[in-house]
Amino acid sequence: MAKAQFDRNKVVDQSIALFWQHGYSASSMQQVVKSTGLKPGSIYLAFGSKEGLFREALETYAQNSITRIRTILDSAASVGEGICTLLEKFVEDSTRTDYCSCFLVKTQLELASVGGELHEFASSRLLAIEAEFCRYLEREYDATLSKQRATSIMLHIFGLRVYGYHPGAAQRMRDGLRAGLSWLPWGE
Amino acid sequence: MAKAQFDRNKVVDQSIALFWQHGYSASSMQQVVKSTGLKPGSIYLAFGSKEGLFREALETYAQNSITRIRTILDSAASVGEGICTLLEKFVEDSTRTDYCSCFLVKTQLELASVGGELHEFASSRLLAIEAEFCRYLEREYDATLSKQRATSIMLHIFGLRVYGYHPGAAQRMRDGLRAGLSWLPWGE
DNA sequence: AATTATTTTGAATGATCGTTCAAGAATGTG
DNA sequence: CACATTCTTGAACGATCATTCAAAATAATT
Repeated sequence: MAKAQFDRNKVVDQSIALFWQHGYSASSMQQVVKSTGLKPGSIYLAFGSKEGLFREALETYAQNSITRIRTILDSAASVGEGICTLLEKFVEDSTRTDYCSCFLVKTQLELASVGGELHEFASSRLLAIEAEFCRYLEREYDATLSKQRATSIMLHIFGLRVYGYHPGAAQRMRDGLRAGLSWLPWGE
Repeated sequence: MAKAQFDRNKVVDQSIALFWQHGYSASSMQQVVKSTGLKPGSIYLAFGSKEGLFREALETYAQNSITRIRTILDSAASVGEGICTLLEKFVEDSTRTDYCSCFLVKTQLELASVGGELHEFASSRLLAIEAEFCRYLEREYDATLSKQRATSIMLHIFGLRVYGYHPGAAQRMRDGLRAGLSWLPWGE
């Protein structure tokens, strides 16, 4: 009974890069074949279909995202400072030359019209992220205010994910964040 | 010299609907043929290519968007009230069953990786919308504050365009807007 | 009515799409 | 080492993709 000879994690990571950059429709299985070096048969045996591979890529990305958020918020001196750090990281993301927004956000927009699992999954993970913020905020604020501010943060994050494509957007985004999230401890 | 027998505006409007909903890659020229009733040859004579038709659809959509914004802001009692009305309309957009975000935002995200005219056009129109807000705000605030608040508004609009896909998002978005744009005159 | 300029038609093109499958290679088990 | 099981290979499939074009139809001009 032969075991798979390729590294599944590597294949998923390469698929994340491909799908994240080009989206679902504009990524072809032949590009996957080329970028992973696997033959079609191996991919289909391991992941079932293009949708199956995309789902696994998206799930992995979502898990990484939540981990990233928790790591930053857990190591911050306060929830507010952690959120500032996180938002600044999102701003920095957009200054990379290969910036391509957020895989979950892009999937949410691209696949809304067809509905289905992938769109619902993206939606559910984004809501989970908001719930995560809310959970952290409740350490310092009451339930109502935490919920409201968590939503406000999500609106800003989504905003950054779109606004980040403008050239020279970083400084404007920082100003916009300070204007809209003035309750955060933005250091001087 | 025969004149075109179809209504160009109608064809463009139908193309806006198609491309807006499914995006560039997931829309096929065969769908355009079916939804417009035109034959391939006529479409290619009139618009040159899929990209040409998409560009004209996107340009028309962008023009309509700016007109919509100006109409609402011009007929408001104050700039602030006009912006509130506009944001509420964006919230209401998201409650439609066939909601599909903003055509410019979707194009910006989908076509960023390929670059090119279409992505740059989407980008330029979104920046033009921000400049428009800035122009209106300068009636009531100084240049610096106007710029900052225009960016903050854009971040919130982009946020709405993504957040709107969540079921039951309308009320949460309203709360989030009041939290992030507290300087606006949100009636009681 | 004849001529000219333009548009419409719709089948056809080659390319690429996601996917399959029979055959061969590789590995674990007895 | 033989057997059973699983994985890999890569050519091939039918479907669909954006696009083309020669021929027919239409409308403006003479």
